[in-house]
Amino acid sequence: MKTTKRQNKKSAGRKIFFQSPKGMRDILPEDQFIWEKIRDEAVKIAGEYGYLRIDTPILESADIFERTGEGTDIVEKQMYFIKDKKDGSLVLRPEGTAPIMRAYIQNGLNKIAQPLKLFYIGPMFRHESPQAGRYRQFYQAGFEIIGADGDPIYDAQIILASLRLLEELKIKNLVIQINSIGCKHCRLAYQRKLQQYYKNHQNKICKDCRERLQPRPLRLLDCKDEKCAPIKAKAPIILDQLCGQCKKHFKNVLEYLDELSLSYNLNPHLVRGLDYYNRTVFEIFSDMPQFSGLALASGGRYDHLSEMISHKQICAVGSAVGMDRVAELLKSSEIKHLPLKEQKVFLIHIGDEAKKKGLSLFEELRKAGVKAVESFGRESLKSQLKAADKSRARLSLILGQKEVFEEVIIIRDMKSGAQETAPLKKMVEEVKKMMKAPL
RNA sequence: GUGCCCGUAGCUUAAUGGUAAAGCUCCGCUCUGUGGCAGCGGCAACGUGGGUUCGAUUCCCAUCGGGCACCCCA
Repeated sequence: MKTTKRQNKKSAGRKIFFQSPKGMRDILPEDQFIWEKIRDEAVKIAGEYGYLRIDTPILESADIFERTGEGTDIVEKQMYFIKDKKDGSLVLRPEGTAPIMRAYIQNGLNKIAQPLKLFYIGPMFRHESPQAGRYRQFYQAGFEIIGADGDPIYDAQIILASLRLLEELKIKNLVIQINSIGCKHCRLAYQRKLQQYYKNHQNKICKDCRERLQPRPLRLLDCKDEKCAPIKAKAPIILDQLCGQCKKHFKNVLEYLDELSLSYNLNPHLVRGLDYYNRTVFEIFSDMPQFSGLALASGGRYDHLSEMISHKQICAVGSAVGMDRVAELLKSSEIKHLPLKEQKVFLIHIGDEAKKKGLSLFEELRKAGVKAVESFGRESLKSQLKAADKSRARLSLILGQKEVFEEVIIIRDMKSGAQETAPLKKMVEEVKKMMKAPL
């Protein structure tokens, strides 16, 4: 009885059989303008600052990430492995930097003018628990500067590019958080010092911190447990432990930021998820409430990543902007600013002859570079005008039996309702003229 | 991966142990050559599976999906 009912229901209704995979979503037509805007702006900024576009495959050898991200959650827990015929271990790329370094080395990009500034944009994949602003497939736009002997001026340029991109997208109240995590040597010395300090306070910190103390002491600086806060506040900070060269490097980075009049917060607790970073690390936040504590962009220097891929040491610095988060922030404000009318025409027909003629008029408009939309499937003038209104077209071109016969067309301004009749031969000319008038 | 909360038309939200109501959207009509307004009508939902029950959208379990916190991070 029960099953019969269920079966009926199922066959009667238009039931959905599938949904998008967890943490992956559709970007619908209505949101595309926001994504286009972000992409366009990223391309523009990249062009202005001299970054060259590079696209790398979405799949890479697992090895690349396993070597460069050893010990991090991103590669140890969150990679999507792909079954291919040989069962080689390919993965969906979880981040963009290592593949770019791979491409740089593989294609001998060190043989063209250095340093090389590269720009990329595309999806990344991480198998983690989704949350607002955190997806399993997410999009990054990134900038990298490779091959410049670690000059700190490039750290500043990288931060500049990411910041300007966010600014150009009108994201308010941007804050740069910056820190230096030193080089292998001073970081190690600092870690020891930190471990020593925490050991003396072991009974006052949370369980997680006690467990992390040995394997990843820098993580303790990230801890959000209230219990740890007072201990954390008095913990030694890495800036005091930097070696002479790292200190100088960081000082220079800050001086360059000052020169650019970029304000920043020194955040001694800032550490990064990927272990290939050294010296400068930074994150950019907006104080907009949607994603408190989620960075819109982040990056840093990675002078030793190349050694994990080849034998060469190549200095580099880079950053990535989280496009999904930016899109989310933009969405509410952008929608308000949508224009009431767009620069396009709506083609309206009355009767079969006009409908037929409309098809070629549409072509004529397209060839002339006039954006045209239509609703050929509707027949009544009324419903077509209604559709024109909804499409937010600025002009409607009305073609009836009479007009076809007389070889003219009615051009209607959808805002004022004013109409004029123009010879078909002059249609494009007239339309262009009317579009030029201020809205 | 762990814990907590949530899942009703395309969207936002109601009600109910006896299969569901409304607003917006969409489609149509009023209005067969003139849109935006109004009136009328229509399409359309209990995430999925199982259990308890005469009967489950409602209670229970599982699962999938979403949100939050942790973890981690763009």
